[in-house]
Amino acid sequence: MSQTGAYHHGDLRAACLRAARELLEEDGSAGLSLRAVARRAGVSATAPYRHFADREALVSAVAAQGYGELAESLAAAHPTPSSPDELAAVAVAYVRFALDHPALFRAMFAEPCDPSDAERAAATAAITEYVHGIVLGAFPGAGETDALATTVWALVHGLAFLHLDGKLDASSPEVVAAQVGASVHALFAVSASAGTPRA
Amino acid sequence: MSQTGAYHHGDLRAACLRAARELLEEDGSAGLSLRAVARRAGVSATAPYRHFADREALVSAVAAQGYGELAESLAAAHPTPSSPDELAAVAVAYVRFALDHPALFRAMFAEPCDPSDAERAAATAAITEYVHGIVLGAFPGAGETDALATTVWALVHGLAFLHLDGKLDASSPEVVAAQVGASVHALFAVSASAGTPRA
DNA sequence: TGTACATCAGTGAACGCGCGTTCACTGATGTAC
DNA sequence: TGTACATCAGTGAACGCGCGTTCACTGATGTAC
Repeated sequence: MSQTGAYHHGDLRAACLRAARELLEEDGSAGLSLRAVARRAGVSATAPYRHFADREALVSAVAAQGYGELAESLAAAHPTPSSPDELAAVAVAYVRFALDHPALFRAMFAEPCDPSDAERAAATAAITEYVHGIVLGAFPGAGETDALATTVWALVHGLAFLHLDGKLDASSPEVVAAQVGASVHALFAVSASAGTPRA
Repeated sequence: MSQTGAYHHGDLRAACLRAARELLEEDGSAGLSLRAVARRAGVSATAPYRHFADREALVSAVAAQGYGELAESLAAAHPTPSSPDELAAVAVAYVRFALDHPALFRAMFAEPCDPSDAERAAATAAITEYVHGIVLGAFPGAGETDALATTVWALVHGLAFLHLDGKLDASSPEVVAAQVGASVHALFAVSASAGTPRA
């Protein structure tokens, strides 16, 4: 396989995803068109159709990739948090991911999300289970852990979006981390003082 | 002023906003174009330019209107909540608003949000102050009430978006209300059991 | 009360744009013999 | 090892579309005298 100037690209699918990510970072979701992706990948406007059924399939693939990377980021912060502090570190990573990849994060959580797209549905389910698993692992003694996990997720997700939309001070990573940490600790103050989180 | 078939519309600005709202509900943010708005208002494609500088001005006006209505919805749920239960009722109203007006809610919190748009900036500030005021009023004794207010807002905002994006069960208003109530109570369990919310 | 005129809210043709998607095609790849 | 051929990943022209925005305009309104 010749690497340079080949008629056959080699891995156009991956190149399209890469191009899509770049366009997302640069122009926001608005810039994400099949034609722009093709242009950036250095390929004719119709070439991507060999790898994606239509525009939505491309977007879904990007979103699915995003979910994977988000999970990696969370795991990197702490693979198995078992205290409010460790959980807060994971929460900070979640918000940081959103702020580092704003358009991607929006694409992941925005709009239609065709439920018939298997790859995307699987990625969504994976992140849901992952988040629930983290909280479950951190507080195995709690009764209604599922509801608690949802609460934690919602809190962190809300912080991510409010920072993203400029409703909260996101001027420095430290400020953000402090706010996220304080919020998570507020939620778990009950478990620290009363021994059992309620949800 | 003749009502029917007039050359002059009477209140085209209001009619445009109404049309925009309808398009938003029907087609999502994608359908919100100046031309579509004009079409629906029964007016030439360029008439809206008498009332809005450009497309973004229209979107900002719609968003600002949305903020106002959100504030009304919250006040209707409880004007001055002073207990976790009452606060939970307001939280449920917040999430309900998002689910009842999904595209509007997204438009309110999405994307660029030109900070130079005075009307929109004011509306944003108003909702922020309103939310903070509610929490402040509900828990005047707490020390770091500002941080707590942010935590509450983030929690509720996250619940709204997760329901909106199909990550949580939003199949019935009751299920949603139960989840929101449980989450808010989880956050305030500490104040019930220890007397002082921490944030 | 009647008229002249400035103001202003609309019109409609036109511009250039980028988009998604189709189609018939062609050049490269790799496999079977 | 060499050749014929099926496969498949690309091309490029073309379609129809709706968009934002401009421009010179025209018809209605309402005010000053």
